[in-house]
Amino acid sequence: MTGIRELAQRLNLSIGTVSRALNGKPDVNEETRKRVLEAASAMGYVPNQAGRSLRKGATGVVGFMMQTGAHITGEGDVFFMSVFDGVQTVFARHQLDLVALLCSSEEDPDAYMQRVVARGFADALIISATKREDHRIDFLASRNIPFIALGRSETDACHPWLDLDFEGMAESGVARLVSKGHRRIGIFAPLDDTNLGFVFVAAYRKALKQRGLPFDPDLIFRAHPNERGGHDIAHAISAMPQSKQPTGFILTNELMTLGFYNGLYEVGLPPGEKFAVISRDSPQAHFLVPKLTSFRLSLRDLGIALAEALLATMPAYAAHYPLGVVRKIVPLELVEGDSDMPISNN
Amino acid sequence: MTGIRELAQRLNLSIGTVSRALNGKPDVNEETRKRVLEAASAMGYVPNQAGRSLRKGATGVVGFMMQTGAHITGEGDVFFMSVFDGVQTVFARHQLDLVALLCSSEEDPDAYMQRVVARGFADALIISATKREDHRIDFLASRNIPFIALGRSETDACHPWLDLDFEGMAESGVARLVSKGHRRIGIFAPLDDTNLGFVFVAAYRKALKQRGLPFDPDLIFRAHPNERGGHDIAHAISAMPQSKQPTGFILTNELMTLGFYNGLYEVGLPPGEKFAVISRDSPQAHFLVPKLTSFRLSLRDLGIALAEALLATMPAYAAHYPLGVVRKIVPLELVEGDSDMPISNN
DNA sequence: CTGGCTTTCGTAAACGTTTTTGTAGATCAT
DNA sequence: ATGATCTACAAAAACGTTTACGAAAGCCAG
Repeated sequence: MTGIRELAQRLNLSIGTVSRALNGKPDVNEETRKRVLEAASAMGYVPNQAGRSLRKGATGVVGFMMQTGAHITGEGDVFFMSVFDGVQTVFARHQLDLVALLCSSEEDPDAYMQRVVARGFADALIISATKREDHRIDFLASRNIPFIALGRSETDACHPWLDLDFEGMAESGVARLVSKGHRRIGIFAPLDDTNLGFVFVAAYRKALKQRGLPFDPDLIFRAHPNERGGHDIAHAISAMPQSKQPTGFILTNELMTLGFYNGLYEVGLPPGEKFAVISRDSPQAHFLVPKLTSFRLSLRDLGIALAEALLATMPAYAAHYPLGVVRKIVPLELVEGDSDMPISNN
Repeated sequence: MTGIRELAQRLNLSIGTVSRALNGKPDVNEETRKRVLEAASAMGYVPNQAGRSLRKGATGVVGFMMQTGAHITGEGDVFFMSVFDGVQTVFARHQLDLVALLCSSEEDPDAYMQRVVARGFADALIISATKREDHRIDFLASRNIPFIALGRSETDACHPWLDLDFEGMAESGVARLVSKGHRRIGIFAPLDDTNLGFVFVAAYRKALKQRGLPFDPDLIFRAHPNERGGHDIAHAISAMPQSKQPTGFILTNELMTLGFYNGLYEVGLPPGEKFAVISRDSPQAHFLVPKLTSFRLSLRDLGIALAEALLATMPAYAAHYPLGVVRKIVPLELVEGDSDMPISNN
């Protein structure tokens, strides 16, 4: 292992000067800085993370906590991987690294989060799938740990967050299906108290009311946000008496959409033919037949916005991102497909 | 932030003694050890990671490198999350943590790996989706970094690995389909030079030959190992002239299976009715209708074996796991389902 | 009572950086 | 020419922990 000491010795410089040269500090001759940089890359020197973060009191890594095991939340899928890619492009500008902190199913997530921040694994955190009342937010806010949430929460601690426009999706989804003659429209809601469920259902009810349509609680289908959940909803629909069944459905989760399509085929309600579907677009859903009528969103851009909003709250980087505490709803664009035929075709 | 210094001061002990008490060293009175432990948890003390790993020269974390962005590899899905859960249960016994190192699509994966090990992010690495010739293996082996591969490789550097029994899956899959009268059997192969592709295809050819069946290269369908890949294969099959089409198919990837089912429904070849499918079981595939004839495998157990084999090569832990350099093929059990009907039903 | 052994703890060095402070020498203005 | 300012570097302290070493007790055998 080659440390800064060997490097300095080889250059006949003090380690202090070498360090300053490497870190772009002003008081070092440009000539010697070049020498240092060259020698460093020649010797394959990379500063030791432990020494660096011990001295600086910061690690230069941002953590995203995800749970291993059951995979109920749908985290770890293509959605987050795409968002992360956007986050990384921003982080790369500041030599920040993103890592996923893997919480075992055998450890309590809250305890894990405490342990992670206490040990100083990461300088900041990204959390997602926010609950209506989210302990993580209280904890992080009270400890003054920089973080950003992907998803709103009721327990709003004046922290930064970004969230998808679930109101917009409910409103324009209902509007579109109603304009095509549908009057019984089903939606998905999560089983737990994830906040998006409340937001989505509330907006759905409001959209119905505005159009004078009745609200039927049986048209809210609760399931896990994954393939299986979508699949099960399709079967649940076909098990209802014909007159009670919805004729169209709005959902927002990409994995779920795949299972839903699958299930609709199985129960003899092929999407776009006998049943109308609107969901969110994604690389996964993009190849579906018939083409999905969908809400489009650049996950990469979402990741970029997420990263910039996070950095805006970190003292060391805030100067570059004078955004204040960002709390923003990200709009989605409705893209026409073939999965939401008019009711008359039914 | 409460450090070991505050803790020692409050207990009227030296920091050395406190440290030894915390780390379970022998030369400390059991009475005082109890006092220390109590005070530590009362004050919420958690040792600082940077200081600890600087001194010990080890971080106590094991990294799994995954790529963000395109998500071509299918990493980050339920497969790995379940495996990781098994890994974690073993790691927990030794205060080891598993993190996912997220390599941006904008950074070269090999360079990223070098950077990660040089900076000392992790003491050991888990790699997967091994290529036939894998630079990562050469690099890690030459640098003497402990690691384990999930997947074999041609460039075998006498390193530990675990792999699924692709030969067994090909052999018993072919055997079963042939016994049901199928003579044109298709299989999946990855687009890149992932090693499992070579292994799987070779075993498939051998299984055909043993039964006197001809090998038709058109029955090998190349695609990415995800939903879209499976979906596209189904469409590719239906686009073939009827006489050239396979009547049964063997695949091993869970996401792919979902897309394949979906695609078969779309092209009018419903699985288990007009087309025979055999694949790997998984929580995702488990709800499929008709029930998938599948190879069963406990991913958690796989993770446990993976972790133990890795620790066996790490000097600090090898004593607990006297396994030598583990290189093992993990068998899978064939579970009967309804997706592989006899050919006569076709 | 003495020497050695055990138990228990304190002392201090070490890990690899970054950063503060100090200081030669050079430059500049007067 | 003299003091002041600036440039470029060296020296050393600091980050929080672990661990090698040493030493003060207590115990025991002789």
